[in-house]
Amino acid sequence: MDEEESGSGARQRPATIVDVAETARVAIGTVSRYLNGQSVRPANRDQIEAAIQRLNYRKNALAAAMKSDLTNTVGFLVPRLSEFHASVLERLSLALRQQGRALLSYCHNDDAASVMGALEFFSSHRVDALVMDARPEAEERIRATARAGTPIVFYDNNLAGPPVDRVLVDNRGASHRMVSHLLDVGHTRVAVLTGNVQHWTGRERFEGYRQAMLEHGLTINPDYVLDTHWNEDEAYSGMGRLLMLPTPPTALYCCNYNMAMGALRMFAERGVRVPEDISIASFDDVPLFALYGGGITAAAQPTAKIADTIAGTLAARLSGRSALQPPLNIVLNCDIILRGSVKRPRLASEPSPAAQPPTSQL
Amino acid sequence: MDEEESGSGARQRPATIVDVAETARVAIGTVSRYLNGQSVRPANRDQIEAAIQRLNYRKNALAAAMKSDLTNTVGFLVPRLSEFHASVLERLSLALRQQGRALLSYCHNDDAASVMGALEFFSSHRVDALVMDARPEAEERIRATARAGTPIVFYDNNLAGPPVDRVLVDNRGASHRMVSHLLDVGHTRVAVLTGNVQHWTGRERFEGYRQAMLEHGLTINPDYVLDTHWNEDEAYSGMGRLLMLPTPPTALYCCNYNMAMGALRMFAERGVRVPEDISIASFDDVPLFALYGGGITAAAQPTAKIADTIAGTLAARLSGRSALQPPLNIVLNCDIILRGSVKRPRLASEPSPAAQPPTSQL
DNA sequence: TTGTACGCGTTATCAT
DNA sequence: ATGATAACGCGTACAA
Repeated sequence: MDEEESGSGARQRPATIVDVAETARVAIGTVSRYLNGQSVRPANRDQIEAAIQRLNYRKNALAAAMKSDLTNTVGFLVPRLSEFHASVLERLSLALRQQGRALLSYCHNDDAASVMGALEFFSSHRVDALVMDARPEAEERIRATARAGTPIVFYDNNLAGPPVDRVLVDNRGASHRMVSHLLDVGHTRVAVLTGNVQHWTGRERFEGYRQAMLEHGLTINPDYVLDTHWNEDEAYSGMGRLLMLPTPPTALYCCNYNMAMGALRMFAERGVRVPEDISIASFDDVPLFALYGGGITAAAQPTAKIADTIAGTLAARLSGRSALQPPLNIVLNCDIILRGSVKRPRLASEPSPAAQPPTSQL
Repeated sequence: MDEEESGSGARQRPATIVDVAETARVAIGTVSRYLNGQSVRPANRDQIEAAIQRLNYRKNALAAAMKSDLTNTVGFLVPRLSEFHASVLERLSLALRQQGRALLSYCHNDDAASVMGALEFFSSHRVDALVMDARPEAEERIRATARAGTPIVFYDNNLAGPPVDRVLVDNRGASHRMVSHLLDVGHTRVAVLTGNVQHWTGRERFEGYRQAMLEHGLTINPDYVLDTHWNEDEAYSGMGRLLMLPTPPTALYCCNYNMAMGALRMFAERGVRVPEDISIASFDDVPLFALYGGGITAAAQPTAKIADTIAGTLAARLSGRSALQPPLNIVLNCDIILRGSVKRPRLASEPSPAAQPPTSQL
């Protein structure tokens, strides 16, 4: 008789807790208590369960959030869903789900207006906490948000000052180890494709390069330092210029995956062989690097660990356990994965190895 | 004097529309009208703007949603954030944002319980619409949701029956074209790594293979058909078995990117050269394929177009314009991108080209 | 343990 | 155009 009708396209009102209470012939309060896991008389419990089933009832998370001042929702803001960020997002989303929380994600595309828009959006939706790459243009807003008591976690990129938690990787150290490896093998002409120096991450990775060079008694050749802004196309053309240099580099260090892609594209175009003609190493590890040629030496960010650490931090802050603790500054290590793309440079006196076919094309 | 105090860690209550009304010395209704873009006396407008600024007020999206029965939120459910899904998500999120809507995303990892959990979550959060890969185990729930008037869009995977919109790609056609290409070049021993036949997508891609084979007068050799479940590791070991066959295939068609990766890994391990020893083509296009060796021939799904089409469909449904229209069934084409991984098979009489070094290692 | 009634921050409906 | 007020669905004191 009272079957839900028609599906005529009109939006139907979902059942409410009142409907459940009426159907089960109990009071609203009783249903609420049942829903929140408190004790209820067994007979009533059965009635309520039956009613929920019958009415296809789902608690209205919005109304609940409004009452409890808790949305169980976390904002996630990144420039884009690169493999790195997507991987962190997927894992973080899983970890938070186990805490009963969900993620609201947003990409800002390195656009300042989008960053501010995202922050507006998040506060409008009353997220309980915020996970984001640090953005200088939003510093004031971030401070205000933190002051208002919303836990914030910076990840990937950093920004000194705001009293927020940080889950970062040792960009400088990993860079340093990577470039040191190139130098230890015998390279002296090591070029670097850097990210935007506006980014802490970009500065740190470059600094690792710089320190390694200096420690090996080398000077920084400005011709070998290209700020190609994390960008594949800029890296591609930048690499083209590097190859035209009278004394081209014998090794290349790319501060991220995209720029490595650009460089590899240029290598392919010019017939430059890795590692015979040039050695290459890159930040970030992606499937491509395991398979390309003899593999590309890379610094792998521990995405799972990053996500889990962020989730743990949020759990602590939101549970109130660590509400008043000073900001955390967690720095995770990257693994340097040695593959076949780095080789001792050949001396000017040595013949080109072009005549010897590689044992495998891969 | 009434400065917001301390930031002691305690959660602060955000300002409400009531606070704004009081500060601006106008009625709540006036503020609401202003916020929703209706006309307000200029003097009042200025007062309200000042108050909003002063109190750092943001509209509570939850309360608004509760009243208007519109959350301006769309659920997005996929198995995982692979490059394909991440790319669609990023673009879709952008397009929806321009409609004033946001995306709530969820990964189900091919786990039936997670799928149901996601659907619960979405209805609890009262999403206005749903975008998902079709999942058979959720059919009843999907029908119920659709019946209740929530627009649903299936994408990537399909499932016949439920009256929902569909934005899919021509999996069968793309497969057919791809395999036909392999056959046209002269291959007859073409192996296929298929996805799970539980998935429509898997069945369609296999069907394209089957049709192409039959049309070329070939029979399907069961030894050459491996269901490696979209999975890299299974593809890796499956490829190992294929290579051990007395008469191994001369060409391989992979129904997705992950399986191609697995196969390439096995090739690298066994020193199998592409395309000298075996030709390979794959569904999905990823950066790797452009760079690997002479490039890998691939079927590229139009992710941007998929996302934009979904966004358009949602806009129409949610605006009520097409509320009563019959379900849409949009099928987009894939581009077949020819690269260097496919080559005429050498005849038994021809010598192995092992002695001729490739012109470039790439 | 259960029932009642109020309030969360909006929007929308009324008079004015 | 504005002001007052009734909902929306839920949680929760408080009384029973």
